[in-house]
Amino acid sequence: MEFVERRSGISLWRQIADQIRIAISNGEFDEGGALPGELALAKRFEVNRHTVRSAIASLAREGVLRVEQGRGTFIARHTKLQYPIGRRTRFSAGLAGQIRSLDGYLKSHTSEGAAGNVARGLALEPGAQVLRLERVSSADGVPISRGVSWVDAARFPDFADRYESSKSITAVLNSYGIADYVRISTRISAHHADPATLEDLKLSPGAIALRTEAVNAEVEGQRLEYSHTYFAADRIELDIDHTAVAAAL
Amino acid sequence: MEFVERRSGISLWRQIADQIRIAISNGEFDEGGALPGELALAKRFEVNRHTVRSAIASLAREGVLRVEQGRGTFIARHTKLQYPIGRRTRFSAGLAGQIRSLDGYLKSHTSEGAAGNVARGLALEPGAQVLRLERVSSADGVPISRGVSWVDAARFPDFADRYESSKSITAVLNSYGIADYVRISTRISAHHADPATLEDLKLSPGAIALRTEAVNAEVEGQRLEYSHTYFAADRIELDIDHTAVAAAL
DNA sequence: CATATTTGTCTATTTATCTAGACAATTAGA
DNA sequence: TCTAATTGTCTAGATAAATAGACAAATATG
Repeated sequence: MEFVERRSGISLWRQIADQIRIAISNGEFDEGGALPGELALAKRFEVNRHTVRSAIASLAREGVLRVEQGRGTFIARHTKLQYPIGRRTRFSAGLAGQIRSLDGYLKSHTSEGAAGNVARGLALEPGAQVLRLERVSSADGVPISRGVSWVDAARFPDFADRYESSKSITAVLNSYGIADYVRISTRISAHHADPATLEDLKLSPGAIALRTEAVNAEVEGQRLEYSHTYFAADRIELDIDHTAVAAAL
Repeated sequence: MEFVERRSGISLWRQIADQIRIAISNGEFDEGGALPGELALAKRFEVNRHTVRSAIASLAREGVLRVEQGRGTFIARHTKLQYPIGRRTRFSAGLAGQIRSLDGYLKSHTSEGAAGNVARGLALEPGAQVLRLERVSSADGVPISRGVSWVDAARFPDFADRYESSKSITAVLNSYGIADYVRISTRISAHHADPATLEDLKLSPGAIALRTEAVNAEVEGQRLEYSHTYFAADRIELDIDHTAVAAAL
Protein backbone atom coordinates (compact mmCIF):
# COMPACT_ATOMS: atom_id res chain seq x y z
CA MET A 1 0.00 0.00 0.00
CA GLU A 2 1.39 3.32 -1.01
CA PHE A 3 0.13 6.64 0.17
CA VAL A 4 -1.68 9.33 -1.71
CA GLU A 5 -2.99 12.32 0.18
CA ARG A 6 -6.31 13.94 -0.60
CA ARG A 7 -7.00 17.69 -0.47
CA SER A 8 -3.32 18.45 -0.80
CA GLY A 9 -3.66 20.61 -3.89
CA ILE A 10 -2.14 17.84 -5.99
CA SER A 11 -4.69 15.69 -7.76
CA LEU A 12 -4.56 11.98 -7.07
CA TRP A 13 -3.66 11.09 -10.64
CA ARG A 14 -0.78 13.52 -10.49
CA GLN A 15 0.54 12.06 -7.23
CA ILE A 16 0.31 8.58 -8.69
CA ALA A 17 2.09 9.66 -11.88
CA ASP A 18 4.88 11.17 -9.78
CA GLN A 19 5.23 7.98 -7.75
CA ILE A 20 5.35 5.81 -10.85
CA ARG A 21 8.02 8.10 -12.27
CA ILE A 22 10.09 7.72 -9.10
CA ALA A 23 9.58 3.96 -9.04
CA ILE A 24 10.84 3.76 -12.61
CA SER A 25 13.92 5.80 -11.79
CA ASN A 26 14.53 3.47 -8.84
CA GLY A 27 14.49 0.56 -11.27
CA GLU A 28 11.43 -1.01 -9.72
CA PHE A 29 9.82 -2.36 -12.88
CA ASP A 30 12.98 -3.17 -14.77
CA GLU A 31 12.32 -6.85 -15.47
CA GLY A 32 10.66 -6.74 -18.85
CA GLY A 33 9.73 -3.13 -18.44
CA ALA A 34 6.08 -3.95 -17.76
CA LEU A 35 4.07 -2.14 -15.11
CA PRO A 36 1.50 -3.94 -12.97
CA GLY A 37 -1.99 -3.90 -14.48
CA GLU A 38 -4.35 -1.00 -13.92
CA LEU A 39 -6.39 -2.96 -11.37
CA ALA A 40 -3.27 -3.92 -9.42
CA LEU A 41 -2.08 -0.32 -9.38
CA ALA A 42 -5.53 0.89 -8.33
CA LYS A 43 -5.40 -1.50 -5.39
CA ARG A 44 -1.84 -0.51 -4.52
CA PHE A 45 -2.68 3.21 -4.42
CA GLU A 46 -6.16 2.62 -3.01
CA VAL A 47 -7.92 4.56 -5.75
CA ASN A 48 -10.28 3.83 -8.61
CA ARG A 49 -8.95 2.27 -11.77
CA HIS A 50 -9.89 5.39 -13.75
CA THR A 51 -7.67 7.51 -11.54
CA VAL A 52 -4.74 5.26 -12.29
CA ARG A 53 -5.61 5.48 -15.97
CA SER A 54 -5.35 9.28 -15.79
CA ALA A 55 -1.88 8.97 -14.27
CA ILE A 56 -0.78 6.51 -16.93
CA ALA A 57 -2.24 8.65 -19.71
CA SER A 58 -0.25 11.65 -18.56
CA LEU A 59 2.99 9.65 -18.38
CA ALA A 60 2.25 8.21 -21.82
CA ARG A 61 1.79 11.73 -23.23
CA GLU A 62 5.20 12.61 -21.81
CA GLY A 63 6.74 9.57 -23.46
CA VAL A 64 7.64 7.85 -20.19
CA LEU A 65 5.21 4.96 -20.70
CA ARG A 66 3.84 3.09 -23.70
CA VAL A 67 0.38 1.53 -23.40
CA GLU A 68 -0.75 -1.43 -25.52
CA GLN A 69 -4.30 -2.64 -25.41
CA GLY A 70 -4.62 -6.24 -24.34
CA ARG A 71 -0.92 -6.49 -23.46
CA GLY A 72 -0.14 -4.00 -20.75
CA THR A 73 1.80 -0.84 -19.96
CA PHE A 74 5.53 -0.60 -20.53
CA ILE A 75 8.41 1.70 -19.73
CA ALA A 76 9.31 3.69 -22.83
CA ARG A 77 12.12 5.91 -21.58
CA HIS A 78 14.32 5.66 -18.61
CA THR A 79 17.50 7.63 -18.42
CA LYS A 80 18.30 11.11 -17.34
CA LEU A 81 21.19 13.12 -18.66
CA GLN A 82 24.10 13.57 -16.28
CA TYR A 83 25.47 17.06 -16.04
CA PRO A 84 28.95 17.04 -14.48
CA ILE A 85 29.84 19.89 -12.14
CA GLY A 86 33.34 20.38 -10.87
CA ARG A 87 36.14 22.85 -10.58
CA ARG A 88 36.46 22.81 -14.35
CA THR A 89 32.81 22.75 -15.34
CA ARG A 90 32.23 23.68 -18.98
CA PHE A 91 28.68 23.80 -20.15
CA SER A 92 29.17 22.54 -23.67
CA ALA A 93 31.72 19.84 -22.89
CA GLY A 94 29.76 18.33 -20.01
CA LEU A 95 27.09 16.56 -22.03
CA ALA A 96 29.36 15.37 -24.83
CA GLY A 97 28.84 11.69 -25.50
CA GLN A 98 25.38 11.62 -23.96
CA ILE A 99 23.59 13.49 -26.72
CA ARG A 100 23.86 14.02 -30.44
CA SER A 101 23.30 17.76 -30.61
CA LEU A 102 23.43 20.66 -28.18
CA ASP A 103 21.71 23.86 -29.24
CA GLY A 104 21.45 27.12 -27.44
CA TYR A 105 20.22 30.59 -28.10
CA LEU A 106 20.68 33.95 -26.49
CA LYS A 107 17.21 34.97 -25.41
CA SER A 108 18.06 38.47 -24.28
CA HIS A 109 20.94 40.62 -23.14
CA THR A 110 20.73 43.85 -21.21
CA SER A 111 22.94 46.10 -19.17
CA GLU A 112 21.88 46.74 -15.59
CA GLY A 113 23.06 47.74 -12.14
CA ALA A 114 24.30 44.81 -10.09
CA ALA A 115 21.84 43.67 -7.43
CA GLY A 116 23.14 42.39 -4.10
CA ASN A 117 23.75 38.77 -4.99
CA VAL A 118 25.19 39.64 -8.41
CA ALA A 119 27.55 42.19 -6.89
CA ARG A 120 28.67 39.69 -4.27
CA GLY A 121 29.18 36.97 -6.88
CA LEU A 122 31.31 39.18 -9.10
CA ALA A 123 32.99 41.00 -6.19
CA LEU A 124 31.82 44.37 -7.52
CA GLU A 125 30.19 47.31 -5.77
CA PRO A 126 26.39 47.02 -5.67
CA GLY A 127 24.96 49.02 -8.55
CA ALA A 128 28.04 48.60 -10.77
CA GLN A 129 27.11 48.10 -14.42
CA VAL A 130 26.87 44.45 -15.41
CA LEU A 131 25.76 42.65 -18.55
CA ARG A 132 22.93 40.21 -18.09
CA LEU A 133 22.62 37.38 -20.63
CA GLU A 134 19.70 35.01 -20.71
CA ARG A 135 20.28 31.72 -22.49
CA VAL A 136 18.25 28.59 -23.20
CA SER A 137 19.91 25.29 -24.13
CA SER A 138 18.47 22.17 -25.70
CA ALA A 139 19.88 18.67 -26.07
CA ASP A 140 18.67 16.81 -29.12
CA GLY A 141 15.87 19.33 -29.46
CA VAL A 142 14.59 19.00 -25.87
CA PRO A 143 15.06 22.06 -23.65
CA ILE A 144 17.44 21.25 -20.83
CA SER A 145 18.32 24.45 -19.07
CA ARG A 146 17.64 28.12 -18.85
CA GLY A 147 20.43 30.31 -17.55
CA VAL A 148 21.05 33.90 -16.66
CA SER A 149 24.70 35.01 -16.59
CA TRP A 150 26.14 38.28 -15.37
CA VAL A 151 29.58 39.66 -16.25
CA ASP A 152 31.33 42.92 -15.46
CA ALA A 153 30.26 45.41 -18.16
CA ALA A 154 33.41 47.48 -17.73
CA ARG A 155 35.70 44.54 -18.43
CA PHE A 156 33.61 42.78 -21.10
CA PRO A 157 31.80 45.58 -22.95
CA ASP A 158 30.76 43.57 -26.02
CA PHE A 159 30.36 40.18 -24.37
CA ALA A 160 26.90 39.68 -25.84
CA ASP A 161 27.98 40.29 -29.45
CA ARG A 162 30.86 37.88 -29.12
CA TYR A 163 28.61 35.32 -27.44
CA GLU A 164 26.09 35.60 -30.22
CA SER A 165 28.66 34.49 -32.78
CA SER A 166 30.43 31.76 -30.81
CA LYS A 167 27.60 30.66 -28.47
CA SER A 168 30.17 29.62 -25.90
CA ILE A 169 31.15 31.36 -22.68
CA THR A 170 34.54 29.68 -22.86
CA ALA A 171 35.16 30.97 -26.39
CA VAL A 172 34.19 34.52 -25.44
CA LEU A 173 36.49 34.50 -22.44
CA ASN A 174 39.27 33.16 -24.66
CA SER A 175 38.69 36.04 -27.05
CA TYR A 176 39.30 38.40 -24.13
CA GLY A 177 42.63 36.70 -23.52
CA ILE A 178 41.47 34.50 -20.68
CA ALA A 179 42.93 31.10 -21.41
CA ASP A 180 41.58 29.31 -18.36
CA TYR A 181 38.99 29.70 -15.62
CA VAL A 182 37.62 27.66 -12.74
CA ARG A 183 34.37 27.21 -10.89
CA ILE A 184 34.64 28.68 -7.39
CA SER A 185 31.27 27.82 -5.92
CA THR A 186 27.99 26.19 -6.87
CA ARG A 187 24.88 26.47 -4.78
CA ILE A 188 22.09 24.06 -5.61
CA SER A 189 18.42 24.26 -4.73
CA ALA A 190 15.19 22.83 -6.06
CA HIS A 191 11.86 24.55 -6.56
CA HIS A 192 8.65 24.23 -8.41
CA ALA A 193 9.50 25.85 -11.71
CA ASP A 194 8.45 29.49 -12.06
CA PRO A 195 6.41 30.55 -15.11
CA ALA A 196 9.39 31.78 -17.13
CA THR A 197 11.18 28.48 -16.60
CA LEU A 198 8.05 26.48 -17.38
CA GLU A 199 7.79 28.28 -20.68
CA ASP A 200 11.44 28.16 -21.69
CA LEU A 201 11.86 24.50 -20.77
CA LYS A 202 8.41 23.49 -22.02
CA LEU A 203 7.38 22.03 -18.68
CA SER A 204 3.95 21.73 -17.16
CA PRO A 205 2.98 23.35 -13.83
CA GLY A 206 4.21 21.47 -10.81
CA ALA A 207 7.38 20.44 -12.61
CA ILE A 208 10.61 20.76 -10.69
CA ALA A 209 13.53 22.99 -11.53
CA LEU A 210 17.02 22.28 -10.23
CA ARG A 211 18.71 25.63 -9.77
CA THR A 212 22.44 26.27 -9.63
CA GLU A 213 23.92 29.57 -8.57
CA ALA A 214 27.56 29.56 -9.67
CA VAL A 215 30.66 31.72 -9.73
CA ASN A 216 33.43 31.27 -12.28
CA ALA A 217 36.75 33.01 -11.83
CA GLU A 218 40.25 33.18 -13.21
CA VAL A 219 42.71 30.74 -11.72
CA GLU A 220 44.18 33.63 -9.73
CA GLY A 221 40.78 34.37 -8.21
CA GLN A 222 39.52 37.36 -10.24
CA ARG A 223 35.75 36.89 -10.68
CA LEU A 224 34.52 36.46 -14.24
CA GLU A 225 30.92 35.27 -14.35
CA TYR A 226 28.02 34.85 -11.98
CA SER A 227 25.08 32.75 -13.11
CA HIS A 228 21.72 31.24 -12.23
CA THR A 229 20.83 28.13 -14.20
CA TYR A 230 17.55 26.25 -14.05
CA PHE A 231 17.54 22.61 -15.19
CA ALA A 232 14.49 20.49 -15.90
CA ALA A 233 14.78 18.05 -13.00
CA ASP A 234 12.99 15.26 -14.83
CA ARG A 235 15.50 15.34 -17.69
CA ILE A 236 18.84 15.82 -16.03
CA GLU A 237 20.75 15.28 -12.83
CA LEU A 238 23.88 16.98 -11.53
CA ASP A 239 27.01 14.97 -11.02
CA ILE A 240 29.46 16.59 -8.63
CA ASP A 241 33.13 15.77 -9.07
CA HIS A 242 35.19 16.22 -5.92
CA THR A 243 38.50 15.09 -7.34
CA ALA A 244 41.28 17.53 -6.62
CA VAL A 245 43.40 19.71 -8.87
CA ALA A 246 44.92 16.86 -10.88
CA ALA A 247 42.22 17.19 -13.52
CA ALA A 248 42.95 20.86 -13.92
CA LEU A 249 46.01 20.18 -16.04
CA MET B 1 0.08 38.79 -15.28
CA GLU B 2 1.46 35.52 -14.10
CA PHE B 3 0.51 32.15 -15.42
CA VAL B 4 -1.42 29.39 -13.75
CA GLU B 5 -2.41 26.34 -15.77
CA ARG B 6 -5.72 24.60 -15.34
CA ARG B 7 -6.26 20.84 -15.52
CA SER B 8 -2.60 20.21 -14.83
CA GLY B 9 -3.19 18.06 -11.79
CA ILE B 10 -1.99 20.87 -9.56
CA SER B 11 -4.82 22.90 -8.09
CA LEU B 12 -4.75 26.63 -8.75
CA TRP B 13 -4.32 27.53 -5.10
CA ARG B 14 -1.33 25.23 -4.94
CA GLN B 15 0.28 26.76 -8.03
CA ILE B 16 -0.25 30.22 -6.60
CA ALA B 17 1.20 29.20 -3.24
CA ASP B 18 4.27 27.83 -5.01
CA GLN B 19 4.71 31.03 -6.98
CA ILE B 20 4.39 33.19 -3.89
CA ARG B 21 6.99 31.00 -2.19
CA ILE B 22 9.38 31.48 -5.10
CA ALA B 23 8.72 35.22 -5.21
CA ILE B 24 9.56 35.45 -1.52
CA SER B 25 12.79 33.54 -1.96
CA ASN B 26 13.64 35.92 -4.84
CA GLY B 27 13.20 38.81 -2.42
CA GLU B 28 10.26 40.23 -4.34
CA PHE B 29 8.24 41.53 -1.38
CA ASP B 30 11.12 42.43 0.87
CA GLU B 31 10.26 46.07 1.47
CA GLY B 32 8.22 45.92 4.63
CA GLY B 33 7.49 42.26 4.14
CA ALA B 34 3.89 42.94 3.06
CA LEU B 35 2.27 41.06 0.20
CA PRO B 36 -0.11 42.76 -2.19
CA GLY B 37 -3.75 42.56 -1.08
CA GLU B 38 -5.90 39.56 -1.89
CA LEU B 39 -7.74 41.44 -4.63
CA ALA B 40 -4.48 42.56 -6.22
CA LEU B 41 -3.11 38.99 -6.15
CA ALA B 42 -6.37 37.66 -7.58
CA LYS B 43 -6.01 40.08 -10.49
CA ARG B 44 -2.34 39.24 -10.95
CA PHE B 45 -2.98 35.48 -11.16
CA GLU B 46 -6.31 35.93 -12.95
CA VAL B 47 -8.27 33.90 -10.42
CA ASN B 48 -10.97 34.48 -7.84
CA ARG B 49 -10.08 36.10 -4.54
CA HIS B 50 -11.10 32.94 -2.68
CA THR B 51 -8.57 30.92 -4.63
CA VAL B 52 -5.82 33.31 -3.58
CA ARG B 53 -7.08 33.01 -0.01
CA SER B 54 -6.65 29.23 -0.16
CA ALA B 55 -3.05 29.68 -1.29
CA ILE B 56 -2.36 32.19 1.48
CA ALA B 57 -4.02 29.98 4.07
CA SER B 58 -1.78 27.06 3.15
CA LEU B 59 1.36 29.21 3.34
CA ALA B 60 0.19 30.61 6.68
CA ARG B 61 -0.28 27.05 8.01
CA GLU B 62 3.31 26.34 6.99
CA GLY B 63 4.52 29.43 8.79
CA VAL B 64 5.71 31.19 5.65
CA LEU B 65 3.10 33.98 5.87
CA ARG B 66 1.34 35.76 8.71
CA VAL B 67 -2.14 37.16 8.03
CA GLU B 68 -3.64 40.06 10.03
CA GLN B 69 -7.22 41.09 9.50
CA GLY B 70 -7.58 44.68 8.41
CA ARG B 71 -3.82 45.10 7.95
CA GLY B 72 -2.63 42.69 5.35
CA THR B 73 -0.46 39.63 4.77
CA PHE B 74 3.19 39.55 5.73
CA ILE B 75 6.25 37.39 5.27
CA ALA B 76 6.93 35.41 8.43
CA ARG B 77 9.95 33.31 7.50
CA HIS B 78 12.49 33.62 4.79
CA THR B 79 15.75 31.76 4.97
CA LYS B 80 16.82 28.31 4.00
CA LEU B 81 19.61 26.36 5.63
CA GLN B 82 22.80 25.96 3.60
CA TYR B 83 24.26 22.48 3.53
CA PRO B 84 27.89 22.56 2.40
CA ILE B 85 29.11 19.73 0.17
CA GLY B 86 32.75 19.29 -0.67
CA ARG B 87 35.60 16.85 -0.65
CA ARG B 88 35.48 16.89 3.14
CA THR B 89 31.75 16.90 3.70
CA ARG B 90 30.78 15.96 7.26
CA PHE B 91 27.11 15.81 8.00
CA SER B 92 27.17 17.07 11.56
CA ALA B 93 29.75 19.81 11.07
CA GLY B 94 28.08 21.28 7.98
CA LEU B 95 25.20 23.01 9.66
CA ALA B 96 27.09 24.24 12.71
CA GLY B 97 26.42 27.90 13.30
CA GLN B 98 23.17 27.92 11.36
CA ILE B 99 21.12 26.02 13.92
CA ARG B 100 20.97 25.51 17.65
CA SER B 101 20.47 21.76 17.75
CA LEU B 102 20.94 18.86 15.36
CA ASP B 103 19.18 15.62 16.22
CA GLY B 104 19.20 12.34 14.40
CA TYR B 105 17.95 8.85 14.93
CA LEU B 106 18.64 5.50 13.38
CA LYS B 107 15.35 4.43 11.92
CA SER B 108 16.38 0.94 10.90
CA HIS B 109 19.40 -1.18 10.10
CA THR B 110 19.45 -4.40 8.14
CA SER B 111 21.90 -6.62 6.38
CA GLU B 112 21.27 -7.27 2.70
CA GLY B 113 22.85 -8.24 -0.58
CA ALA B 114 24.28 -5.30 -2.50
CA ALA B 115 22.11 -4.18 -5.41
CA GLY B 116 23.75 -2.87 -8.58
CA ASN B 117 24.20 0.75 -7.61
CA VAL B 118 25.27 -0.12 -4.06
CA ALA B 119 27.83 -2.62 -5.32
CA ARG B 120 29.20 -0.10 -7.80
CA GLY B 121 29.36 2.63 -5.14
CA LEU B 122 31.26 0.45 -2.69
CA ALA B 123 33.29 -1.34 -5.38
CA LEU B 124 32.01 -4.73 -4.22
CA GLU B 125 30.65 -7.69 -6.12
CA PRO B 126 26.88 -7.46 -6.66
CA GLY B 127 25.18 -9.48 -3.95
CA ALA B 128 27.96 -9.03 -1.39
CA GLN B 129 26.60 -8.54 2.11
CA VAL B 130 26.23 -4.90 3.08
CA LEU B 131 24.72 -3.13 6.06
CA ARG B 132 21.92 -0.73 5.29
CA LEU B 133 21.29 2.10 7.79
CA GLU B 134 18.33 4.43 7.52
CA ARG B 135 18.67 7.72 9.37
CA VAL B 136 16.51 10.81 9.83
CA SER B 137 17.99 14.15 10.94
CA SER B 138 16.32 17.24 12.32
CA ALA B 139 17.60 20.76 12.86
CA ASP B 140 16.00 22.62 15.75
CA GLY B 141 13.24 20.02 15.75
CA VAL B 142 12.39 20.34 12.05
CA PRO B 143 13.18 17.29 9.90
CA ILE B 144 15.85 18.14 7.38
CA SER B 145 17.00 14.97 5.73
CA ARG B 146 16.41 11.29 5.43
CA GLY B 147 19.35 9.15 4.47
CA VAL B 148 20.14 5.56 3.65
CA SER B 149 23.77 4.49 4.00
CA TRP B 150 25.41 1.25 2.96
CA VAL B 151 28.74 -0.07 4.22
CA ASP B 152 30.63 -3.30 3.63
CA ALA B 153 29.29 -5.80 6.19
CA ALA B 154 32.50 -7.82 6.13
CA ARG B 155 34.65 -4.86 7.09
CA PHE B 156 32.25 -3.13 9.50
CA PRO B 157 30.27 -5.96 11.12
CA ASP B 158 28.86 -3.99 14.06
CA PHE B 159 28.60 -0.60 12.39
CA ALA B 160 24.98 -0.16 13.46
CA ASP B 161 25.66 -0.73 17.16
CA ARG B 162 28.51 1.71 17.16
CA TYR B 163 26.44 4.24 15.24
CA GLU B 164 23.62 3.92 17.74
CA SER B 165 25.87 5.07 20.56
CA SER B 166 27.79 7.83 18.79
CA LYS B 167 25.22 8.88 16.16
CA SER B 168 28.05 9.96 13.88
CA ILE B 169 29.43 8.24 10.80
CA THR B 170 32.74 9.98 11.35
CA ALA B 171 32.98 8.69 14.93
CA VAL B 172 32.18 5.12 13.90
CA LEU B 173 34.82 5.19 11.16
CA ASN B 174 37.30 6.56 13.69
CA SER B 175 36.48 3.67 15.99
CA TYR B 176 37.47 1.32 13.16
CA GLY B 177 40.82 3.09 12.94
CA ILE B 178 39.95 5.27 9.98
CA ALA B 179 41.24 8.69 10.88
CA ASP B 180 40.22 10.46 7.70
CA TYR B 181 37.99 10.03 4.68
CA VAL B 182 36.93 12.08 1.67
CA ARG B 183 33.89 12.48 -0.54
CA ILE B 184 34.58 11.03 -3.98
CA SER B 185 31.41 11.83 -5.85
CA THR B 186 28.00 13.39 -5.29
CA ARG B 187 25.15 13.07 -7.73
CA ILE B 188 22.26 15.43 -7.22
CA SER B 189 18.72 15.17 -8.51
CA ALA B 190 15.33 16.52 -7.56
CA HIS B 191 11.99 14.73 -7.43
CA HIS B 192 8.61 14.98 -5.98
CA ALA B 193 9.11 13.38 -2.59
CA ASP B 194 8.11 9.73 -2.35
CA PRO B 195 5.75 8.61 0.46
CA ALA B 196 8.50 7.44 2.82
CA THR B 197 10.27 10.78 2.47
CA LEU B 198 7.04 12.71 2.88
CA GLU B 199 6.43 10.93 6.13
CA ASP B 200 9.94 11.12 7.57
CA LEU B 201 10.38 14.78 6.68
CA LYS B 202 6.79 15.72 7.53
CA LEU B 203 6.14 17.15 4.08
CA SER B 204 2.90 17.35 2.18
CA PRO B 205 2.37 15.69 -1.22
CA GLY B 206 3.87 17.61 -4.09
CA ALA B 207 6.78 18.74 -1.95
CA ILE B 208 10.21 18.50 -3.50
CA ALA B 209 13.07 16.33 -2.32
CA LEU B 210 16.67 17.11 -3.21
CA ARG B 211 18.45 13.80 -3.48
CA THR B 212 22.18 13.21 -3.19
CA GLU B 213 23.83 9.94 -4.06
CA ALA B 214 27.30 10.01 -2.55
CA VAL B 215 30.42 7.89 -2.14
CA ASN B 216 32.87 8.39 0.72
CA ALA B 217 36.26 6.72 0.66
CA GLU B 218 39.57 6.59 2.41
CA VAL B 219 42.15 9.06 1.22
CA GLU B 220 43.88 6.19 -0.59
CA GLY B 221 40.69 5.40 -2.48
CA GLN B 222 39.27 2.39 -0.59
CA ARG B 223 35.46 2.80 -0.60
CA LEU B 224 33.82 3.21 2.79
CA GLU B 225 30.21 4.34 2.49
CA TYR B 226 27.60 4.72 -0.19
CA SER B 227 24.50 6.78 0.58
CA HIS B 228 21.26 8.22 -0.67
CA THR B 229 20.09 11.32 1.17
CA TYR B 230 16.82 13.15 0.66
CA PHE B 231 16.63 16.78 1.78
CA ALA B 232 13.46 18.85 2.14
CA ALA B 233 14.02 21.30 -0.71
CA ASP B 234 11.98 24.03 0.89
CA ARG B 235 14.13 24.01 4.02
CA ILE B 236 17.66 23.61 2.75
CA GLU B 237 19.93 24.20 -0.20
CA LEU B 238 23.21 22.54 -1.12
CA ASP B 239 26.35 24.61 -1.28
CA ILE B 240 29.09 23.03 -3.35
CA ASP B 241 32.65 23.90 -2.48
CA HIS B 242 35.09 23.49 -5.36
CA THR B 243 38.20 24.69 -3.56
CA ALA B 244 41.09 22.30 -3.88
CA VAL B 245 42.92 20.18 -1.34
CA ALA B 246 44.12 23.07 0.82
CA ALA B 247 41.12 22.72 3.11
CA ALA B 248 41.85 19.05 3.63
CA LEU B 249 44.55 19.79 6.17
C1' DC C 1 -15.10 60.05 14.09
C1' DA C 2 -15.88 59.07 9.26
C1' DT C 3 -13.98 56.67 5.53
C1' DA C 4 -11.29 53.69 2.78
C1' DT C 5 -8.81 49.47 2.77
C1' DT C 6 -7.93 45.21 4.33
C1' DT C 7 -9.09 40.31 5.82
C1' DG C 8 -13.06 37.03 7.56
C1' DT C 9 -17.36 34.48 6.82
C1' DC C 10 -21.35 33.07 4.72
C1' DT C 11 -24.42 31.27 0.69
C1' DA C 12 -24.98 29.62 -3.97
C1' DT C 13 -23.49 27.93 -8.42
C1' DT C 14 -20.39 25.99 -11.79
C1' DT C 15 -16.61 23.15 -13.11
C1' DA C 16 -13.20 19.53 -12.43
C1' DT C 17 -11.86 15.35 -10.22
C1' DC C 18 -12.81 10.86 -8.45
C1' DT C 19 -15.63 6.78 -7.92
C1' DA C 20 -18.54 2.95 -9.65
C1' DG C 21 -20.07 -0.27 -12.84
C1' DA C 22 -20.88 -2.35 -17.36
C1' DC C 23 -19.20 -3.95 -21.47
C1' DA C 24 -16.16 -3.78 -25.80
C1' DA C 25 -11.58 -4.66 -28.01
C1' DT C 26 -7.14 -6.69 -28.06
C1' DT C 27 -3.69 -9.99 -26.77
C1' DA C 28 -1.51 -14.28 -24.92
C1' DG C 29 -1.71 -18.87 -23.77
C1' DA C 30 -3.84 -23.38 -22.83
C1' DT D 1 -10.69 -21.90 -30.57
C1' DC D 2 -11.87 -20.89 -25.97
C1' DT D 3 -10.62 -18.49 -21.88
C1' DA D 4 -8.33 -15.32 -18.91
C1' DA D 5 -6.14 -11.05 -18.56
C1' DT D 6 -5.32 -6.85 -20.30
C1' DT D 7 -6.58 -1.92 -21.94
C1' DG D 8 -10.51 1.17 -24.11
C1' DT D 9 -14.97 3.50 -23.84
C1' DC D 10 -19.20 4.75 -22.21
C1' DT D 11 -22.76 6.31 -18.53
C1' DA D 12 -23.93 8.07 -13.99
C1' DG D 13 -23.27 9.98 -9.50
C1' DA D 14 -20.47 11.82 -5.56
C1' DT D 15 -16.90 14.79 -3.89
C1' DA D 16 -13.64 18.64 -4.22
C1' DA D 17 -12.08 22.94 -6.31
C1' DA D 18 -13.09 27.34 -8.20
C1' DT D 19 -16.12 31.25 -9.10
C1' DA D 20 -19.36 34.92 -7.71
C1' DG D 21 -21.38 38.09 -4.67
C1' DA D 22 -22.76 40.12 -0.27
C1' DC D 23 -21.65 41.75 4.01
C1' DA D 24 -19.08 41.65 8.65
C1' DA D 25 -14.88 42.75 11.32
C1' DA D 26 -10.59 44.87 12.02
C1' DT D 27 -7.20 48.41 10.93
C1' DA D 28 -5.08 52.74 9.29
C1' DT D 29 -5.61 57.48 8.04
C1' DG D 30 -7.23 62.04 7.54
